[in-house]
Amino acid sequence: MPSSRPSLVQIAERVGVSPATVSRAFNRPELLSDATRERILTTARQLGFRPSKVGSSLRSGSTRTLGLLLPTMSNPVFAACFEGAEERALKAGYSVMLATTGYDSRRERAAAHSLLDHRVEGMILTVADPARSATLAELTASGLPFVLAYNESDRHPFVSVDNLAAAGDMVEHLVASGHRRLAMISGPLDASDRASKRLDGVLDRAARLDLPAPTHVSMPRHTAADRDRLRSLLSSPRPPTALFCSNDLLAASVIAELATLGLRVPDDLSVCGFDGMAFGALMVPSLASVHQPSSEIGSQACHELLNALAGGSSRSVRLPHRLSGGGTVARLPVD
Amino acid sequence: MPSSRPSLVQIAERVGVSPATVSRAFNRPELLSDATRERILTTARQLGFRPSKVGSSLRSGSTRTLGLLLPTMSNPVFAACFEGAEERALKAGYSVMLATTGYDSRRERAAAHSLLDHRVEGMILTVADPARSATLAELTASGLPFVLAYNESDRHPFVSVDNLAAAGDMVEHLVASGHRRLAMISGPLDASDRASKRLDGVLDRAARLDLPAPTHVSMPRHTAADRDRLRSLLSSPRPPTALFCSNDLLAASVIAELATLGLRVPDDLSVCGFDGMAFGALMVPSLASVHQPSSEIGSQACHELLNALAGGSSRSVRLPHRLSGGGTVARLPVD
DNA sequence: CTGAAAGCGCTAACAG
DNA sequence: CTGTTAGCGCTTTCAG
Repeated sequence: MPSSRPSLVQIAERVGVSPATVSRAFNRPELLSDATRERILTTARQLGFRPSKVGSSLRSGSTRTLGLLLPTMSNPVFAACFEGAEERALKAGYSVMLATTGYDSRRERAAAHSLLDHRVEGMILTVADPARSATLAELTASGLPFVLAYNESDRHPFVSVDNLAAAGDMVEHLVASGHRRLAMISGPLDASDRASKRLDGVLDRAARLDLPAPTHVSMPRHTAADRDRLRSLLSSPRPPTALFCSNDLLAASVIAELATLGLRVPDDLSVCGFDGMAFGALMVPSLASVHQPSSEIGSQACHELLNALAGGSSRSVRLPHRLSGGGTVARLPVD
Repeated sequence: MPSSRPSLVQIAERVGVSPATVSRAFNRPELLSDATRERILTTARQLGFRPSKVGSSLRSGSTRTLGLLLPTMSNPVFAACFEGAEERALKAGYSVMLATTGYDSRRERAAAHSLLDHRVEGMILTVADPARSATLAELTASGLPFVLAYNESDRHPFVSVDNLAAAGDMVEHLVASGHRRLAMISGPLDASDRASKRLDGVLDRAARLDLPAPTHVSMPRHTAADRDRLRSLLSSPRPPTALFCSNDLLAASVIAELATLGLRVPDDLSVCGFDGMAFGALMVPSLASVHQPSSEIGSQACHELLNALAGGSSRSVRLPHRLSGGGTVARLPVD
């Protein structure tokens, strides 16, 4: 148990070579003779030495670390995004530093500062609304390369699905299943440009299909249904037959609340979500949802960021969505 | 958009003070006169300067960063653990660096090395089995303080629940609900000492309660049920009436597979899990489970680690578990 | 193939 | 209250 971690210089002395040579043994091993290299590596192993990234980062001016700034790991969508990004980053020899915001703009700013202080070389992040994000403004001012994940923007590079079209496609599916009276349920719209886009998609497509205008109900929280608002929605004169929730966790919560109201899904009411989280497929019945490839959103965002770091540029990408699951949407008789 | 981030020295020159003074403006602001401090902070803000942690870490010999090494963020249990640890760390002025292992020991070792290279000052980690973990051996040899999360060990500090007792309590609950023929379903046992402990807990308590010895079925994967093994279990002469799954994701998967076999939970068969993931409460019916306080496991592990870093020591802690949910377990008539 | 020298950005002593 | 000095661990020229 070496009480104080040895430094490269100590290895050099021990082996009887210069510090530069020890450095090369780790970074450009092909430059050394087999003998020296082995001698160094052996001693290093014996003493438990591994070169410090703190030293090398400072000297080389490059930390080879990327920052990931996401709302929460409690939403499997962002967890998958993290894993996708992490994998892609590791493949390129980068480390990843994750920070969560809890959907809170103060924490978001503080976390971004922390990542900046650690001198991450680029950032992947999801913000409430790119058009109004102080963090994004600062980031832009700082000149640090970044790529948005899930957000769509015409001013910044992003990787997402086409939320407008995707929501529209789900409407199409609901209509094909015989539904005409729809409601959109979301969290606070100002906390998520995705939810807004999805709502727009629902309204647009409903209009185009000559449906009665879908009601929109906004829940106080992002991923939890409010029982009273739900009940009042359903006690309206001509209540909806299908509830389109702006994300899967919210959909699950809606279904659970409906159960406490004595309403069964899909027998009494159809429900669908948006995200396509893996877990939805395990629900019984399986959750109808618009699947977005979260892991790929993470890896692709990372890929675009790496492009920028390599001197190229980051394109914005809309990855394909698809409908998934479906047990929670009833096929209604045409009447 | 400052093309190259300014350094502390440049701020010093700009303001007309020494580098040390600029450093103090950020780290010991109370040592400076209001005037100088304000002058420095203003200029720094104008130029978008924030002190580099790379520089300060190197000079001070302290990164104030903790490493988190967890199997996967796709399991909400570990996601919650991360969030608990992150929150606690931030409160103490530490950053967190997360790496996932995917339950793979090669990745585990590589990730641990990466964290070590970044000179994290301590680590919180979950391994397959503390008694056989190469990573843990290396970590011990390195002298880096660490705390296990979820694992139990008599050689290393850990934070977990009492898996043995917790599994036993669930058996008790099943018996109270009228079940006597139980089966335990887990992933590969060698990939999780928790699953083993929980199995032991089930067997022990079943024996003490004079139940027929529960069958144990091991699934090829940790969080996914294998349909054939499930079917063969249920086609045995006197099939179990309740399936105790070693984690919640597996339980959800089992329920979904049972549905495809035409079996309804809890009407035809009872199922329960272990973890108490938030999502289980949203399932309909709600998933019966042994709740372990994952977020607290994370924060408490972090707390213990911080104690060690402060020169103290880390105690091992078993946090209280409790039964949660319950719709998936039927109350059987006594016959 | 290897070494010498310089310095990345910052802070801890020590002066004053 | 502020400045001077030195150096953390490493890599990168430039020489040889």
